Amino acid sequence: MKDGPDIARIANLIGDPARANMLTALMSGKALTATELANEAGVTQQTASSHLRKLGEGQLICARKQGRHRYFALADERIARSLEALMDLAQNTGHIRTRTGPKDARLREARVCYNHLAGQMATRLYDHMIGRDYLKLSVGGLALTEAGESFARSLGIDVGELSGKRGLLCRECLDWSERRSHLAGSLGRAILTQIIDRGWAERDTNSRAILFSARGRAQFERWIAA
Amino acid sequence: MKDGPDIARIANLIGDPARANMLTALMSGKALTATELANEAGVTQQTASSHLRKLGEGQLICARKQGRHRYFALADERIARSLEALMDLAQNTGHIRTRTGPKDARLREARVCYNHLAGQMATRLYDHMIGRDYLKLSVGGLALTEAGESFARSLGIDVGELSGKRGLLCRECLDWSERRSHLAGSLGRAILTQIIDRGWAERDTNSRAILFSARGRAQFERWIAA
DNA sequence: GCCATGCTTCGATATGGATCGAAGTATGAA
DNA sequence: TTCATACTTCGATCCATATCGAAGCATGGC
Repeated sequence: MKDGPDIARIANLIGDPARANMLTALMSGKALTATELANEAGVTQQTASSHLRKLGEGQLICARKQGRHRYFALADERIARSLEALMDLAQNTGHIRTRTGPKDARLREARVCYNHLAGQMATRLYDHMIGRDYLKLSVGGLALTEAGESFARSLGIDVGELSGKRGLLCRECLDWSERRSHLAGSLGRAILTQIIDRGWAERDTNSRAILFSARGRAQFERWIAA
Repeated sequence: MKDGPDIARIANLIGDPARANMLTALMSGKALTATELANEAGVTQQTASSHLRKLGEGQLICARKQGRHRYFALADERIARSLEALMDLAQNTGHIRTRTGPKDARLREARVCYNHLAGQMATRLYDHMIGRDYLKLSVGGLALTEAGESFARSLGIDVGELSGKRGLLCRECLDWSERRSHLAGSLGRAILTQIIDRGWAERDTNSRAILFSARGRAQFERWIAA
């Protein structure tokens, strides 16, 4: 009586704590080596290797060999979005988080979601872009308006160039901490790149947090307000 | 190094085949008894009972006792949307479906997603509503415009009444078969109700398929074209 | 009261799979 | 060549849990 795709297979893949930790670590967007992932998951290399094989067979991650390392990354942006959606579910059906450390607060404000910005600042940016009609919902997805294009240009992003590349330009992604949408797609990625390149913020080395400097935050606000 | 919510716990819940089948069955939106769910999952009542307890503890389903039956339903519309998202993932990372029987085709065309319409006809309706500016993406969600309100009224839906109720009026939901959005929320529910009540279509007794009559399909088209 | 039905709890089983130690295969460095 | 590092494969262990039989509670019909 199974209607539709085999949901159990994929959920089971994500359902193991070690694998879930690996996937969560890969949400940072960085490609990680097998050993790094083993550490993230808190298991030995042997078991990590086994898990990675399964994740690969399940098409959730893809591997690239480089020298004597094997780098792993999420297979697809879609995977990242599904994981964020799952986090939303877990967040709100799970036990109340006992301690929300300072690290959590930072994650809530700004973090990496695969390759784009997530968290409070990301949803504010998204709302702003919707409010000013920079983004419009069109048939089958999100579209960037002319005004939005020049908004992006004001950050030094050439939208024309982006559109040429593979993958959608704009896409929604559910934000687990805000339970709202934020911007994904190649534009989302380009924005995060700019934010880092311009030195407004930097990525925390051992979490998904994006750390804005006071100055960077001000510049972000000015960009938005313009 | 676990950033964010405990994703493994929830994925593990969904990851068991028996439980996944139960959840899939509940996607029909109907509340089902423990015995019915046991049959859907292909397990005995005892094991079903155990699974149902776990799903309940995990806040994925909720139970209502009625006489000597216990009816189970998905706890939340959010659960349904997450399940559809998972189906999308499973659909496209999974092995290619070997046989896509006639039943699959029917599901692809029109089916129930918890309480609203999904499938080809649903995404067409959604695209249409976006294209005519009946729906607009606003801050933090989907909004119905004035024109959209009268569009709904033309099907006999009183939007004012709906808005009073709990839960969002309009919401997007990812369609696994179409990989596009369709309309969820109380308006989505009301539309499906009208489609059934007007006799345009009826629900298949033992699947999630929505079976349109030739006449019903024509009326649906006429409504959209109007 | 009695029995049937729907469902849960308990106990026993067994099986899948996560885990790691040890050994094996690549790749790079010296 | 020799050694070290990165990773995989193999084999054994061990634990969680899915499963069902049997018994235990409710509820409703008679």
